[in-house]
Amino acid sequence: MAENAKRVPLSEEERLYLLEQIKKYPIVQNKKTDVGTIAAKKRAWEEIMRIFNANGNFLNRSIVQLRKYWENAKARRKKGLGEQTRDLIGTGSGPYNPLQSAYPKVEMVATDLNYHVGYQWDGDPVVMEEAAAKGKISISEPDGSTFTGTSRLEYINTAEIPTSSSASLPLSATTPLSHISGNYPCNIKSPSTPAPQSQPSLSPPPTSPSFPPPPSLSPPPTFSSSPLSPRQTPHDTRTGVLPRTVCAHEARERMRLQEEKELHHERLAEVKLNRKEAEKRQQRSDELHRLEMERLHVKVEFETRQMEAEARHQNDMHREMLQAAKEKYEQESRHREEIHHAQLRKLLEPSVHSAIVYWKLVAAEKLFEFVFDIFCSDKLFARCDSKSRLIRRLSFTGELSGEYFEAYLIDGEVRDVNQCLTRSIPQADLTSTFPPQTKPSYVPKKRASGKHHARLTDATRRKQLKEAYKKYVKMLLEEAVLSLGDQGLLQYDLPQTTWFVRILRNRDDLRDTNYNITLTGM
DNA sequence: TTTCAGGGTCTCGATTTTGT
DNA sequence: ACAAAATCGAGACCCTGAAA
Repeated sequence: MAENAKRVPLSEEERLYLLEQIKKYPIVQNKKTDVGTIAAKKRAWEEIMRIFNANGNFLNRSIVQLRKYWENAKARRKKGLGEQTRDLIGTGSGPYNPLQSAYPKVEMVATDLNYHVGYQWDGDPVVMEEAAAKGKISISEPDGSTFTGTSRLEYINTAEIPTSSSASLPLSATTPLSHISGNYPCNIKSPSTPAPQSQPSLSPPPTSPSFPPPPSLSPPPTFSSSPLSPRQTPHDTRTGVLPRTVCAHEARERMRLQEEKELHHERLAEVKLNRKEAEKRQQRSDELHRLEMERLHVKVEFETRQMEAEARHQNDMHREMLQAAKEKYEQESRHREEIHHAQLRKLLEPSVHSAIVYWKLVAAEKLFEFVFDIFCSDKLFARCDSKSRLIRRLSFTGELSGEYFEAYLIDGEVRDVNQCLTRSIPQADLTSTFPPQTKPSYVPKKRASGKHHARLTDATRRKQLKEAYKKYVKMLLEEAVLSLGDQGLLQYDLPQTTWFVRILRNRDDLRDTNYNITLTGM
């Protein structure tokens, strides 16, 4: 309870005016506590406060004050109704006097929020398969005909496809005989009259070896069965012309055979020659193949050596790159470390005022008379000490430029740095040390109605102690800030205080701007 | 005595954690 | 992934001390 809070009761006019405004916003009567309702009620109360304070005849009131008045009014109304009920139930009392309430009736009906959530049906889903099927059907031609297999086949079958094949045609009778072999008597066979291949078989067998019958289809002119030519005379036949002709024919036949024999020998010799040449060509080809294989082998060996050399070169390059990267990384690491050390030195340099973070800690150390061990990456690099009563161990959660710290409580006295580094921080005995001044516990009292408050559990008591200690610490911080004054806050780059009717308005800002307190051990 | 305001418990909804 | 349990936050309601 704030002792310095000025209690100015609401006048009757203020009460009526406030109740009128509350009546205009039935949402404040809604008992629902969901997010939307809470926000709506908050907005309604803000509007009520704005309207109330806009009246120049009234003293400005906060939302908390207005809401508290409303709660108290409701409690009084409820209490009065209870007394009225007891009067009605009780016997021996006087006439019933209805309770004259100073409060207007308000609508207790909660706003019907059964509004329809916008739902718009966007129709049946489109069946793509059907659409695709229709698309297939639409491919049919407008006249109804389709490209069915039957139509296509009909078209193919009815087409006049010319063919060049002559297989169905009968064999031509004009095929000439390529060769006819055989020994015929010199007076019978005529080389100038070729005969079909089938003709010899059709001819009758010869009656005499020396005089075979001539072919029936093409009889030689000399043995024609026809009557004698007009130039032949029976005299010639009788005087031995025929034997001479036969002999001459035999002589010519022998010459022909001789010529054929010579030709055969020539061809045989030519074949032998060709064979030798082929053998030579084969030898040359084999030689060329061997040379080609040797060339390829040399080429493969060369390329293999080249690839190995290339691989060795690449390995060397890779090794050099790795070495260079390693050296660069080490150099950059050294550079970063130097920058870090320089930054730390700069932070620790008292003359540098740009290091707001560090100086805020210095200011906090002076403000709160605590010891601040400032850690970065688990390394202690700064300590703000002023013979303190407590140690507050701060560690950056982000970069040095960050302004967020976590504070861990260490009990009692200053401990050495090594102990802090091990993070084996003993837990604070909060129950015995804090809060030393505040009223920690809640003592149940016997109520007039005979009921008792629920007995506090251990968890509830721990929660009470925790909250009490947090308040105690915040009170210390606030007292320190207030004792410093605005000039001191300005000197240490801390936010200025703003006041309104003896109330420090930005006390929360002052607490939260620089320090986020985390308590351990509870 | 009345009224304001601090502080307690309880309830409810939302969110997070935990177990299956 | 889901459900149950735990936790958190805000408000409602109530009690009580202190000041006017």
